[in-house]
Amino acid sequence: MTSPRSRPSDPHAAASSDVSASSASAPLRPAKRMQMGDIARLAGVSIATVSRALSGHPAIPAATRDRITELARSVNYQVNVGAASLRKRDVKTVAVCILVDRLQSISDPFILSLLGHIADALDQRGYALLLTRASTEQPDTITHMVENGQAAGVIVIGQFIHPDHLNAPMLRGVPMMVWGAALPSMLYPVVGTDNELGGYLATRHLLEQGCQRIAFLGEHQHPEADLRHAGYRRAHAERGLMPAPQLEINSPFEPGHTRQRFASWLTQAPEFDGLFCVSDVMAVNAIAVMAERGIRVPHHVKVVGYDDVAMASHVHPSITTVRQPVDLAGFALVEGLFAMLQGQRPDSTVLPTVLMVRESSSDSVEDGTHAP
Amino acid sequence: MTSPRSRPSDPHAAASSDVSASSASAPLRPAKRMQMGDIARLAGVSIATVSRALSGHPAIPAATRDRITELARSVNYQVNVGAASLRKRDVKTVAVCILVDRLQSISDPFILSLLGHIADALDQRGYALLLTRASTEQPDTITHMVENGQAAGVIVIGQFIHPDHLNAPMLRGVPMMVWGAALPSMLYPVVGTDNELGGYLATRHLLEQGCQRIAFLGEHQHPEADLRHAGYRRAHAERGLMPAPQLEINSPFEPGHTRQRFASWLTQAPEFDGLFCVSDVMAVNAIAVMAERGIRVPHHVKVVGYDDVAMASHVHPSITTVRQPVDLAGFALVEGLFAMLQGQRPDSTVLPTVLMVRESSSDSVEDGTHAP
DNA sequence: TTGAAAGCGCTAACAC
DNA sequence: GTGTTAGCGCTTTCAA
Repeated sequence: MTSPRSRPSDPHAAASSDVSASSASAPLRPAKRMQMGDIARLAGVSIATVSRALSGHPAIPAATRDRITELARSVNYQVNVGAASLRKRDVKTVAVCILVDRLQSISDPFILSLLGHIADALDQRGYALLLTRASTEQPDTITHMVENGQAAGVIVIGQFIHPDHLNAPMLRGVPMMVWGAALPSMLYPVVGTDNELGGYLATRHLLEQGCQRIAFLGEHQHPEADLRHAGYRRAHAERGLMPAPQLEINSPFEPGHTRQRFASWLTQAPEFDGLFCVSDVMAVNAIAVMAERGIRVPHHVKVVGYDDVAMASHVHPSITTVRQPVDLAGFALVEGLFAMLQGQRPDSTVLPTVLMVRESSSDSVEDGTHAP
Repeated sequence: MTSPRSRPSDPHAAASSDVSASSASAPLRPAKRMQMGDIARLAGVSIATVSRALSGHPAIPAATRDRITELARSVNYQVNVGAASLRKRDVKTVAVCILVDRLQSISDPFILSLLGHIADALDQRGYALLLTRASTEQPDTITHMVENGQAAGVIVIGQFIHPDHLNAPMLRGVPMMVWGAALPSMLYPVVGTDNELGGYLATRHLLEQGCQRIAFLGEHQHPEADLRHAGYRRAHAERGLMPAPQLEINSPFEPGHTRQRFASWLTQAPEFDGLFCVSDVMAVNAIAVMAERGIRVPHHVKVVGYDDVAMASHVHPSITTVRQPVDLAGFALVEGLFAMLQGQRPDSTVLPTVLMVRESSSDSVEDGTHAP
């Protein structure tokens, strides 16, 4: 290929994405694809024998099996999975569908983390991962991936404001598992943490730290956030308290919105000395907004986040947060889906929730774990 | 977890506490899958006509086309893409392969962001996205996805320490595009930013801010990081300076390592008043480590990161960084891949690089763009 | 304009 | 053990 292109003298003018302009150098060789018949001919056996040898059929003696396997590898032959799936009527692919409510792009690192662990679990089972998105406007993607044969089942990440939207695929017989909060109206199995407990632990911790007026930053309409809010109320109620409505800041998950809402709330905010955010990303944003106004964390306000994404322990001050065990989650989602694929009806799973106490909520505590 | 039959083998079984959903409620119906023959029978036409109608073949009059389309939708029929691909010998799927050098899990938010934009561009083209990973031990994944017919081409994110590993798939005729640095030895087209320029802009900015001793935090073996380091040297050289070797901290991208290396470097560090990190995640970590030791940013040390991930502008202090236009990148990668699929030989693309000046590098500057 | 028929690349009875 | 054969669900000549 040509050597790396010369640098644009002015980087701004260099929106030079004219990729399609192809240099007519070495023609990309068509790469004639091998197929089973070729291997059969080369090995002097029938196609059926090659198929059996390559799939380790017991009837084929080890000697020929090895010979054929070796031959196949030497010519870079790979069985066409599409054709095999068609014939076997069995797709070794799972769709992972990320729900986006307002067509915003995925951005929360928590999602990537969960996705990574799902990928691990799927890999381990020999399944491929088809990544898709769905919005409230196009909720059918989930169903389609299975009905058009691209995937055997679907793992859904995130929930719509109205979780019932997800009942439809389930009713149509789509094998699916959902990450999120378990609500009574759901027909599908979910894997998640105990959000109410998480909210409770976070809030109780703040109360124990001496906070008197704890604000809540999150979106009520969102099922998980709402449960965390319930935990927030319970922790208060347990002490005979009731948080003032003015302390509740209703904000969607997107960072941009969070900053704006929180900043404008601050201008007319009642006094507060604690803040519980329904995600770490929100917490980071809130802390930054406060810092700009001279409000110091944890000195003036103690903060607790949610998720325990990597960032939470990497920023300064490090963020006290409610941990969601993303590794177990990925595993449980995949296990559950395979159970469904075998016709079972897996239960929903509630994963353990732990409060990670860090700097943002206490002036002198080392990073560590605090069990409920 | 009390399911009778389907207890997912939870590695930390004791940890799983509660179960909240139903067990034998909704009967998971087998969901007899429709196929084209069924639609044909229902519509009183042949399979061929259904196929043509559904794919908008011009020979079919609009009336019958609509009738069949409507019928298909009313019974939730979806064309089996696997079978269609097989027949058409044309897979509408692209594999996105994330390279992991040390089998670590993906974690940098930059990756997720890029992935999201690739997904957008692919969606728009009507292609599905197969997510895969490859490590130095298993670099063949890239080739396999195409050779076994699962994907038409591959987009590779990240580069190995030895980018030449990626030449093999290219030589085998695998259509592929790579995100990363363009090096002379590469046979494949890449999309990336001008890393040398980025490093230069970052360092020059620090010098302009009055920094005298600027440390470099990054991994030399990594192609992109190394180019940024070259820019770092050039900015110095331009002023007749040469950074002391002790100011170079060689650290892999993983946050854990970064903290450790940087912290131990700090204990015996020479004086420094500037720090250029090859990623924003590293910058955030470094700032936190310094904060723990009472080193304030930007007061004592001015910091510049790289990537401009969302977090960079959300933390406090917000991070001055070199922006990588992830939206253009996703687009260019996909465009380039499609060019290859059409037998063209796209050039490598260098995307514009801009320095985003924020709080971490100047005591009193508002968030904004600073042209080079 | 529509239908019949021949495969796409592979697997699995069912023979031998 | 191995080969023959009949499809998997669809698209597309080719004929009508």
